[in-house]
Amino acid sequence: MTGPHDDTRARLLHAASEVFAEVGYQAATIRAICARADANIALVNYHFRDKLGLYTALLQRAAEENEAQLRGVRTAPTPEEGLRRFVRGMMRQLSQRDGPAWWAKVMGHELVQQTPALAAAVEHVIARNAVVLCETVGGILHRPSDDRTTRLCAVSIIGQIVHYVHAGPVLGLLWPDVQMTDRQTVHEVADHIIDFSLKALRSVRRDSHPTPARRRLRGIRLVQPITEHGE
Amino acid sequence: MTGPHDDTRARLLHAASEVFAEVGYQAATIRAICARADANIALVNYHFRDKLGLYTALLQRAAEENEAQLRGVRTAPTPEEGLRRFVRGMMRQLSQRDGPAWWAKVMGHELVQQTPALAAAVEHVIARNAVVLCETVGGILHRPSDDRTTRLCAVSIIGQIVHYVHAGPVLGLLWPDVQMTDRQTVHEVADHIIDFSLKALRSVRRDSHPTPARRRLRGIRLVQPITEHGE
DNA sequence: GAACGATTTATACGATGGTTTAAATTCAGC
DNA sequence: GCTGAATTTAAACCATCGTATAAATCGTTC
Repeated sequence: MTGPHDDTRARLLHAASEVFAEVGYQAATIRAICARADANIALVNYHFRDKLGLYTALLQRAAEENEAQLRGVRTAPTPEEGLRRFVRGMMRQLSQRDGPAWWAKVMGHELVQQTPALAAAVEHVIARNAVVLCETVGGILHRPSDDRTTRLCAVSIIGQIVHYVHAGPVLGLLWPDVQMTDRQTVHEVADHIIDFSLKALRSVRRDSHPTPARRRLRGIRLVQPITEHGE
Repeated sequence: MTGPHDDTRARLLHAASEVFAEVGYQAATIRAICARADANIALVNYHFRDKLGLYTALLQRAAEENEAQLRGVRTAPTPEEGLRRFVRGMMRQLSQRDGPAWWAKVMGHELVQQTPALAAAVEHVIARNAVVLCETVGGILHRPSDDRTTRLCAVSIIGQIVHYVHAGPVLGLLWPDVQMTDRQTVHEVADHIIDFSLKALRSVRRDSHPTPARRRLRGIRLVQPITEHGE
């Protein structure tokens, strides 16, 4: 580390993050990465054992940043604010092409076609996000975080985020006014996902906790987490 | 067509549908397809010009079935029923491993990493689904189908569907009680997506069409869109 | 400036995958 | 049973990709 020619290593990581994000692990070629990094093909072997080493190096770095992101979500004053942070953080990570947090795009590729050896590492990051999101969603729903409905809702939210980013290019072709490369649009989409999901979650909460009190006194703030398995 | 050895062609199509659905276009190898079809490697070249020809043959067949599916959606008595049919139809197609309507899985792969030559054909099918879904969602929201909010909501719905299927294997690992291979679970998930989405859509409609009549009748249902950026 | 380790380069090896070719086989019609 | 077209097979070609190797270059230290 911190050697004189360390920028080669950095250049490789940077180029790799772009290429992996663009085409996924399998389709990414070492030659393409090295070409973009203006580096010799053998340098991947020298700095990182092999293609998998390069990938895991990126994954580890990304996992740390993601963990920082999740800390912000957990320390949010309310679950709803936590959800906002989660969505915005995720979208921000996803929308910057060469940004450090390229992991989510690649994660998408992994979801589609897992590369065996990576499964463990990738799933760890996914699991972390799932746990935190379930806690947040559970907080909004007044349900335990391992509740089935909670989990289904959490996947619905992640699904929106992932798909908006994955389908980004295609969406841009369908509706030229929805270009996911546009920073403004990304914010708009993030706000939409938050709005859409919160509306659904609040409605789910109302349905599963039909406290008569609320029906009668609509001013009351109904936060008691009593009925565990409502419907 | 209808030749004596036509079943070879059929076997190849069947095997290809499975392999493509499992690993996507790029990662699918002709050798793997032929092995599964118990056919010689050169038969792909004989019956379908090349790998792309095999793929497009499948895609065309799938597009027709998808069109039939969409007809059912458009002829639904109400937009909400149309949405139900759309989600259930999509999920049904997606959850059957070797079924004829393998297209959606592959479409997911295409969304993630487009294979250049296919873009046109694939996008046509995607566009068709998008149009019909936007009509349906627009009907629910009382908004035009080319409205920005309508489109965003439509993508939110498709995103849930696609992601539930894509992430299926990973979900099974995270939460063993959510196995997407289980027919029962698929139905449950479909119902959840319908429920989640309808709840959100109804709430969106309320926010954008605050008819005073409803407010008065139901008793000042705290739904006014004031708390947009609440806490 | 000689020496030595770190880094980079050019090149090649082995494996895999898409595609092609020519021979072999099958099958209908006579 | 023979013929000719359709179909299937075995084998090979060519490109690409991951990886490895040995030489060349660079930078630091003495």
